[in-house]
Amino acid sequence: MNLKELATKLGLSPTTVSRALNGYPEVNEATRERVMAAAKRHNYRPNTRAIRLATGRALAVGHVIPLATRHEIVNPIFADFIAGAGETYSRNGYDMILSVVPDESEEQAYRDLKSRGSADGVILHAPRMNDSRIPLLHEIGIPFVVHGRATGTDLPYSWVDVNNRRAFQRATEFLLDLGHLRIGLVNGLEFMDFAIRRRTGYVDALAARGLSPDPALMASDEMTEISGYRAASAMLDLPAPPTAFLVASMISGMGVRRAIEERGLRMGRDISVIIHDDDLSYMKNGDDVPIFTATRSSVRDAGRIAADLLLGIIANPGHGPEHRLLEAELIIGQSTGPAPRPHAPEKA
Amino acid sequence: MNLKELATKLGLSPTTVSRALNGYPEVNEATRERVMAAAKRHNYRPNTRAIRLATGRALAVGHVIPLATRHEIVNPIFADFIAGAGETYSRNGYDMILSVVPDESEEQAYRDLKSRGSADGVILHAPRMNDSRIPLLHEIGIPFVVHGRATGTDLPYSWVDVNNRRAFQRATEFLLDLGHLRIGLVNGLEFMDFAIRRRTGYVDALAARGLSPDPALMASDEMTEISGYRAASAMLDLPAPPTAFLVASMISGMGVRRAIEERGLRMGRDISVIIHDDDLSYMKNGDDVPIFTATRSSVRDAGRIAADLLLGIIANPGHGPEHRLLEAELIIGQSTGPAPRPHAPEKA
DNA sequence: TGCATCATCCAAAGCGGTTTGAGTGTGATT
DNA sequence: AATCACACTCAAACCGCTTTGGATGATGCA
Repeated sequence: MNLKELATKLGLSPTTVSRALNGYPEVNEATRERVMAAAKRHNYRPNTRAIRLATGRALAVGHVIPLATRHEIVNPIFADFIAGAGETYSRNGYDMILSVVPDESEEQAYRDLKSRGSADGVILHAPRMNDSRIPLLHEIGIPFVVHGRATGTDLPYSWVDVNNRRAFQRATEFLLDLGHLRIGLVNGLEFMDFAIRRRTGYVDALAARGLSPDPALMASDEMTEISGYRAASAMLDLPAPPTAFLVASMISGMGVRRAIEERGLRMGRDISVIIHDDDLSYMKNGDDVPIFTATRSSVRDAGRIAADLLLGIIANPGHGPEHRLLEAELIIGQSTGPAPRPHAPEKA
Repeated sequence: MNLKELATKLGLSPTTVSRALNGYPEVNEATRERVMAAAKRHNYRPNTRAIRLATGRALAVGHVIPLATRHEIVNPIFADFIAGAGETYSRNGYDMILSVVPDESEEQAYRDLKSRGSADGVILHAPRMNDSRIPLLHEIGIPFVVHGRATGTDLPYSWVDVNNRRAFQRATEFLLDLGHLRIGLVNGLEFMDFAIRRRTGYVDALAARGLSPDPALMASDEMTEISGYRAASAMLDLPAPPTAFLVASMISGMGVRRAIEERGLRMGRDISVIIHDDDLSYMKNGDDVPIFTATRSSVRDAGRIAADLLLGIIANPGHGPEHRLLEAELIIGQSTGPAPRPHAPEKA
């Protein structure tokens, strides 16, 4: 059932039927209702392909996922972000198209999205420092929103980000207030923008108390269980081990916990741990009482917001870049406690 | 730059240019090369929207993701599956479109995909017993491939699945061979087809040794860290606790390990654990030596295969349903060992 | 030489919608 | 009664490509 058939059945022209269905004013209300009813009765759905061609809009948003040798993007955080963004898209009649491409053809993927007209805009994931994709998207001339920020770029762009610096600064202060002086940082890869900001927050908080960061207490790697385990193990085996850890994700946090418990120590009593919690749907940080003390910010919400921004920009290309800085909450769980009393040299 | 402009520039008709670019035989080789060169020079990309309308094909595959109150699908397994399928799609010039919809409009989402013509086929995720979506997709008349199977449906359909029964049967036998007699099953939700098959494998292996399953040693829940922890904790606190666990996923496995270590026991020595490992890119089960003994099957490969099957069916609608049953490998890690000797009653 | 064959190329008709530019009939205005 | 604005409706062009059904000239063969 297409428009023409429906029009014939109604004894109207396609023009009128199209206008009636799309809410244009120059159609008699009685006619409109008749058309609407017939459309529903015959279960008419306009063909998306035709609409796209006729209107010159793709009605779709692209997400490009490079498949690197190091699979950083296809990760749990990504899945939840997508879920959030997807909600917004389908509510607004947009499709979400995912392009999974080999690392080296990422640039071409963006160009194709534009020149072949299959997306009206894109979301840029996992920005790095001086990310070359931002100038690229500017050059291509396609609306985009960045999930995160890219230090080093002077071009304007829209973004949604968590205040990573502040979150890690607060977490560090919290640990310092508990008396912890040696705090291990188990960070993400530090060519990623968010990881740099987190480290900055950590370093700043230390500096504010007159402490200088110990390179031996700062690790940076992918956020996997294994790498969390390794980083924490190495630090715990130092002559002067940390009494607390600041960890970039829930998953690395599990590795850190394993390293702690493997040494017969107890998390929350002997060693404190704060993680960053993206509030993933299938990786809840406890139900009632959080297991980990955490800086929490829902990445799914970030997805929703990023999608909203992007659709806004697509509908209204004139608008200048927009930003949303989300604050993470610091939630207190069972993994933190006062620093253990230092072994005072026993005096006779 | 569109086809007409390019044709004008070449002094040819759009027909000929189109044919030259698409490799049709009725075009002079010299002309074809001239056209190809010009297309490259002017960086011409045919407009996808027009191709789709003209050919009546969507050149896209849909994945519908219901956003339930219980977010089962937006999970790490899904992300890796998508990555695998996405590779295949982009290699073949297809788009992947993700529809994230509220639980209750899942059916409508499939209908729309078909009637609005935005996908040539779909992949069905996370099938349950007697899954109603299979008859639905048959009725709609859209090609589809199921990731998994749906016990209880007598309609024919194409699928890709891991031999879950055999995998868990072998894992159980392996534990039995090590002398374990009480084996806890920490399963996924048992309205999911894969979970039922896994339990069957477990029960069958026990039965083959004349053992009958103890309901207190069988848990079924979402595959999260917490639920793994809870299930294992409960079982370990039984008067007759298990000496081994069979666990549905890496993530639940971490919870199980936590429960074990929290009780001062050591995984691999005091308690054996076998997990099912989907070989997720960011959740590696150890690099050199696997942490967990596991039944392993790459869900990313499954995604590739499912996509291949689907594109085949789309290109060749006549073909009957196709199946791929993947065998999981049993890999030996550090989490299993012989059952501890039972405390023999001490005789004087 | 005459005619069928073949290799090339093109005009035009779709695909299924949207949108422009007119054309009606009606009631109000003067 | 003539004029005009207004409310509706429609025919046709258009979006950018594919594909059908010729057309043209060169070639092959008798």
